[in-house]
Amino acid sequence: MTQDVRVRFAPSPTGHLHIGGARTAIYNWAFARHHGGTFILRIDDTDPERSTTENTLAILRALRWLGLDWDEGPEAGGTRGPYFQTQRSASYAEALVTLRASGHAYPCFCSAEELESKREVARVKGGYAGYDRACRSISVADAAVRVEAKEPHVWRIAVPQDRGDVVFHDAVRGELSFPPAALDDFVLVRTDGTPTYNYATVVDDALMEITHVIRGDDHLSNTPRQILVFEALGHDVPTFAHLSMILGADGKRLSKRLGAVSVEAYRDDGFLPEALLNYLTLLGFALDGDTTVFSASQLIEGFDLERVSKNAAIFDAEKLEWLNGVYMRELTPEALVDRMTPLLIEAGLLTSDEALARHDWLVALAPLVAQRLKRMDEVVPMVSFLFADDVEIDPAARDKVLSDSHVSVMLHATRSAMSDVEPYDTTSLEAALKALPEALDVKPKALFQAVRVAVTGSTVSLPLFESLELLGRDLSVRRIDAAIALVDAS
RNA sequence: GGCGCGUUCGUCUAGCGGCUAGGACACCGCCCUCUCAAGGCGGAGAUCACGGGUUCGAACCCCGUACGCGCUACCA
Repeated sequence: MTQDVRVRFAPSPTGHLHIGGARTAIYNWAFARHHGGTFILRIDDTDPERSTTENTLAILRALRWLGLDWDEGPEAGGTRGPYFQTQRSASYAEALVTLRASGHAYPCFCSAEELESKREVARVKGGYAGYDRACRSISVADAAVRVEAKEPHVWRIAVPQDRGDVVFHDAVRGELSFPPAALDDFVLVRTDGTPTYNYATVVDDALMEITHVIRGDDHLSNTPRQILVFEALGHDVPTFAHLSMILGADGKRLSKRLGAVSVEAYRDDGFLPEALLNYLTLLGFALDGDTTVFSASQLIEGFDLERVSKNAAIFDAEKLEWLNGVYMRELTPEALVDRMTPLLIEAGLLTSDEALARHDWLVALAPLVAQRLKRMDEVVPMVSFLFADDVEIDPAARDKVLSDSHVSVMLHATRSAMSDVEPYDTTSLEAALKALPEALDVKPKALFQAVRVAVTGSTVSLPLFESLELLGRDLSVRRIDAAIALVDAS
């Protein structure tokens, strides 16, 4: 099996890549890579109303961003294409000819209204068991004549009457069994000639020689139907693995109301792909009892469908943020600079020329930022005080810290220390300023907070001495002066 | 209604007949400390949904019940 594993991820381009879909893709990918197999991307675009090229492109982009690469599919080619269902009608038609010839499919002339009312009646009596197979008793010859005469019809599968329970081993859930009573002669091809999902999927999976179907468990109940189609086609039945749902914080289906649901939204919110991949994987899989943070290669190494959990998982945005912070801190300063520079430029704090010129300065800033970052979008507010000539002092901070009667004295002392210190760097600054509280007989915290508010505008900021160095002597002194003026005026 | 799946700390999970039920996030406390973080240490938090069995012994095996979810379409 290790040799020729072929799996596929088959999204519908009716929207962007969902968190749930992304996890399904990750598991398929990890499984293929673990076994040295082939990961196929197929676009199930049979719904013409809702499928768009934009969505398809967005899905490809999101998959790539996550670091998932496919061996066959759009933009990758492959020998089992095409990889868009809308381009595979010939295959579905051909398979139908085979099924017709072997007696595994028959035309049904019942109208939708007819079926609907039959269903109602049966349901009221309790125990609706599906289509009553009325058209199955029409002779092959009669049926052929009516089809030839263009009488509207669908094609249904002829489920073998003597078929026992449909039993299969799900790689995640184990032995599963479905009584044949629940399986009616469902529709394969619609009146307009298009294939239904359960039919198209199986024809494709068969032709693409998929060995393992790893998908959401909303398809679990479809599986026995699909197995019937595989059997009718005379094809080997692949192994199935059904993944449980990812739910929102309210325990219900993921919805936009409770936060982002698309992969690209998380990218835009400042999450790193490695972190999202790691987190999503964790929602239903564990390498072992205590590994939380792991790389894609560790995932590939240790991935095993038998370790995928059966129960639904609630998406926890806080844990994702924590994990993202972990990955942020693993970034080299240069890598973080590469990621934050565009944001600084976009915020108007820097031009791209300045970013280039001040590269070393940015590299020095990066580690300070990384340590307190959970999302990239927190960068700008954290560092903006470094980029203007003057800083706006938060009123609350002013009331709390700059109202002390000794503040003026403290700031004056700080100002002169700052003017004299050589060189103007973190180490010297720290030595010089740390001597002040004792000399002035004030609490260190009182003085440093006063300086912090004066220089950064806030009671919460990056480390003080580092900030002063990054800011430079001129701007630092200028802000101390402004604060002194403010304090003396009140 | 029928059929199927699921149920271990608030959340994600480990566990695959014998464990003081382990880890992670979040939470609380202490340490570090110029604030915030990060980091270190510690704490609280799960009668393993409930009820019956099987067994010397059950979170793990079996049967029910409850709750949740899925399918039951000429949606995917």
